[in-house]
Amino acid sequence: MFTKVLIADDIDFNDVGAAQVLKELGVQEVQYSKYCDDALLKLKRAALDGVPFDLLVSDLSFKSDHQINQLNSGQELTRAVKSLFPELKVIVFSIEDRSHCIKALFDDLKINGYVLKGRNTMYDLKVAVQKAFLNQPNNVSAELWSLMQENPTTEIDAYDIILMKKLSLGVSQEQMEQVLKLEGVTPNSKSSIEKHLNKLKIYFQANNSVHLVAIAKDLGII
Amino acid sequence: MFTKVLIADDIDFNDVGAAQVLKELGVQEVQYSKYCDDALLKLKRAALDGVPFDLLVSDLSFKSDHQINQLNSGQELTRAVKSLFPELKVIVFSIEDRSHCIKALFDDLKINGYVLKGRNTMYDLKVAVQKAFLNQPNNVSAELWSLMQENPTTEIDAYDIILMKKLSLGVSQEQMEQVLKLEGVTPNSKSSIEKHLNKLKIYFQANNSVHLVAIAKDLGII
DNA sequence: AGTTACATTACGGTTTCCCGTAACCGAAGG
DNA sequence: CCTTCGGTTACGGGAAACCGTAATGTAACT
Repeated sequence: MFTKVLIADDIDFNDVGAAQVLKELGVQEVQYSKYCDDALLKLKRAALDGVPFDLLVSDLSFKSDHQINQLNSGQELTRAVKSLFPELKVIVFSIEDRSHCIKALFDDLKINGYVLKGRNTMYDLKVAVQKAFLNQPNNVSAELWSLMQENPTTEIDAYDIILMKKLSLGVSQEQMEQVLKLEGVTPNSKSSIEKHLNKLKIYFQANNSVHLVAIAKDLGII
Repeated sequence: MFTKVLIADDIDFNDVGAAQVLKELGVQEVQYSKYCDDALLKLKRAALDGVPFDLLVSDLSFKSDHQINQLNSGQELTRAVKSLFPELKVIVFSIEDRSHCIKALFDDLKINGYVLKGRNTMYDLKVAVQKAFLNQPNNVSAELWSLMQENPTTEIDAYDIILMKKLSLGVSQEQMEQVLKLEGVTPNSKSSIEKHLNKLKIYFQANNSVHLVAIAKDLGII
């Protein structure tokens, strides 16, 4: 089993539960970080001292407070960690249940497991740690796996998200053309913008732009 | 100190932390519910059996799963609980940090304390339970209290919220007149609707309706 | 009754959005 | 070389939103 594990989560309550699970699994040493930067620092320090961690369990969202942090999300932390210590296993641990977000974690960041915070976290985390240790794939709970198989938002690309994001920030379709040109985003003609938004309205069954943005916000896309 | 406490939270991890805090405070008996309906049932049963709970610690958001529940949020649970057992103390326990949401809990639902899930949950919960037991007011952490003092939404009334809600559901301003008349909401002329929306746009510094709805959604007003 | 103050309606003009149609352009393939 | 196809761009007409101004209604006070 892993011998030295770091838990990164800004909600202190979770430490207690995670610690209990890891202890049951026979992990020798468990440390905690409430901030991403602090987590990275601890990992670096341990590596320098010749006593590296062999597993990171990290949340995704970290609330910002008075402390100023370079890294502000589990994604950023994982990216940094994986580039510095490619051999370090990472399990992500969050309430995020949107399949495309989780898929991106596996595909882009090469994480070694995902645990959905919910009613079976204790059990799921236990299984995930064991699977990660044994290098077993498909390291998500069954219910989540089925969710990831459906691909509801595959047809929505980065461009669409930019459009909706700008709309939600008050950019009119008139201004959109100028804004996109300024930022070098293409396509940027009024016509294309209208076409893409129209596609999105059909896709999400929105009556108009206001409705579309409201839906996108509800889905957490923007 | 309280003798019998129920914790309602769909994330099992939190139970461990909460249990530890309550134990430190000398609470005799702690029970858990992962569903709102189950929580209400436990409270009713205990009251019937003559051994009622004297504190409920509840989360706000409960994820839905295969189980079909009547109550699906901490708000609904609290409302039901307070009407059945007005004397039962309730502490809400959530990551929700929008001031008007928390304010509404105190004002409308008469909760006895609010704990923000974050980096000091263990301490905050401890203090909140003690304060609730001693009937002390202002039962929120200092940082949250300052947030609640700003009153950004006092001039926004129920009518405004209806308007924005309908907008976000895809009702056009054209249709709005008919819809409001159907529902007996007044004023309901195109002109008044425009005027009110205009006031809201100025108030929230929104460029247009899309922007307005996005802002309202961010603030949790709709 | 008359006046004032305020909110709701009514109406018209301008801008923006919406939704067609059509032209353009580059890539893939016969 | 030409055709097809997917996507971008261009333009125009009708609908909706936006933003004035003016009329009407209503409640309070003199």
